[in-house]
Amino acid sequence: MPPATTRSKADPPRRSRPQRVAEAIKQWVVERGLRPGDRLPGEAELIERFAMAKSTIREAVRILEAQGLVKTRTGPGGGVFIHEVSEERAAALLGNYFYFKTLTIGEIYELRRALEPELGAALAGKLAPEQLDRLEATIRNYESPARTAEEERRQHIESLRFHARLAEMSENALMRFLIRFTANMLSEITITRGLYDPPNHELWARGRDYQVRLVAALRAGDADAARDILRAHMDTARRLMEGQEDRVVRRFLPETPIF
Amino acid sequence: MPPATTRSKADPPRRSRPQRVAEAIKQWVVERGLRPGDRLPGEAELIERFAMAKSTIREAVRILEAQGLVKTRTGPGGGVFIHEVSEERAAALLGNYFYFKTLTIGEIYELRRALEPELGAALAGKLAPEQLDRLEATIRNYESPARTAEEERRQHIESLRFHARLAEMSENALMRFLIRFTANMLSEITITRGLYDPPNHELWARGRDYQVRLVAALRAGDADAARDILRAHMDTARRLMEGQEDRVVRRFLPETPIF
DNA sequence: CCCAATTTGTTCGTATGTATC
DNA sequence: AGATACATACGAACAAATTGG
Repeated sequence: MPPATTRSKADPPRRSRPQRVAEAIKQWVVERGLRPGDRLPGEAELIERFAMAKSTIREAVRILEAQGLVKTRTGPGGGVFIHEVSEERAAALLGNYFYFKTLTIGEIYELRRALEPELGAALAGKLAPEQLDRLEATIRNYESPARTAEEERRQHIESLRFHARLAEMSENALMRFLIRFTANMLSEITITRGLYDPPNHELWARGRDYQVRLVAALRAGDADAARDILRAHMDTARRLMEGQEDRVVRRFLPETPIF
Repeated sequence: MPPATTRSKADPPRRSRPQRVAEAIKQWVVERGLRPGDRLPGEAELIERFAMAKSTIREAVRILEAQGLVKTRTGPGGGVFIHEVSEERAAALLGNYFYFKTLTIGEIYELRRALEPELGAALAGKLAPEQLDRLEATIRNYESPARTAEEERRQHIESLRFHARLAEMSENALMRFLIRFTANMLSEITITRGLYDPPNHELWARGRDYQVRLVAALRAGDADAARDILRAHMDTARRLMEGQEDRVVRRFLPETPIF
């Protein structure tokens, strides 16, 4: 770890000390190639190394913790530990970016329409029977038409979960994250607004039909068919949303997402 | 703002106090519909409201600051202010998610190949002449073949900047962010690894040719042509990268990105 | 079950830095 | 320049959580 940075008057600190300490620790992690689970020096040692007060060091650790990069534990054997940023945390942080941005449902669907067909094409013929079975099991959760608004809501979300599960099977971490992010975002909207109301059974049934056919195409290893089905599915769903109010709900994503 | 949360023994605090304070402030922002620039209560008042020590409150503010949600200013009229999360901050935070994930260049290109053609199609015929001119000006930055590795590097990045600028013109905030994120990620890799070396002038020249044709298609309002050109462009670029080592560099994205 | 050691978590008082008027 | 209002930083003491004997 680098020695304590003695501040000179000629070099005014743009950032606060905790921020600079946090940066230094990050750099230190990179240099040493620290991995998740590795322990950072404890508060006491950091205080000594950086020659700063306890509160300052603690704020620095909080910064890293807020970004999901470390976790702290009390007690013997405790300390500050490198932590892999969780998908939930990453999604929540990215969600903050859009909080003031009036992201619309149409924009989310534009992304899904670009991504999911390619996901389907990439997965065709690559999935194990158990994986395909699991997808079909998900579909079965909304086989029969909903009778209440509450059930409609549940089925709506369950249907989004299908896409999240499909994405989970991708080998592309970026693709996986983004499709799950969008599905989760739409679930949030489904809950906080009444996206399931009015019901619109017919269009929703067609959505389920697309998913059934998609699994068949995936099983058959027909990439082109999978792509076409998901394109049509996304187009239909987008149209379904067309009547909905366009502005997305103002809400910070919770740390515990739906999926 | 809610009154100070008196902790009961039946309700054990999973999260630390600063974390809970940060959550409470976020919720408070949502409830009151606070906007960027709005001032939160100062430290003194927060201490009183939450009945917690100064350091605790400060750590809470640091958490929000690390997430990019607030900024603080000292002096009279200073305090804690709501802040719209910047694109740079969001990109850096999302980048952290992939730090331990061994994201490959191929995965990034898979995403670009899905997104950028749709971006092009959506922008065809929608851009003002000045915007199109600006794109052409960017291309002119790497018109002549590079003579040194340094120049090759610069041109490589400039070429990525073209895509970032194109994305900037999208009305879809999500699309805008993601394309710029991937372009920025590739720029990082270009710099930290020697992606421009060996040169491979021929393939790179073809890339520039695609961009020239793209601008023409955008000007003509030919969405299908724009989509096709970008598909071919991405395929070519992906192939160009095929020989490259697959693992992406281990590095935290700096707060100040290339673009 | 309790006790002791270890490590983070929290408090409070004081002092310093910084921007505004 | 000086007064004011605010965040920033320090340090010492104490509290809480966890582990092991």
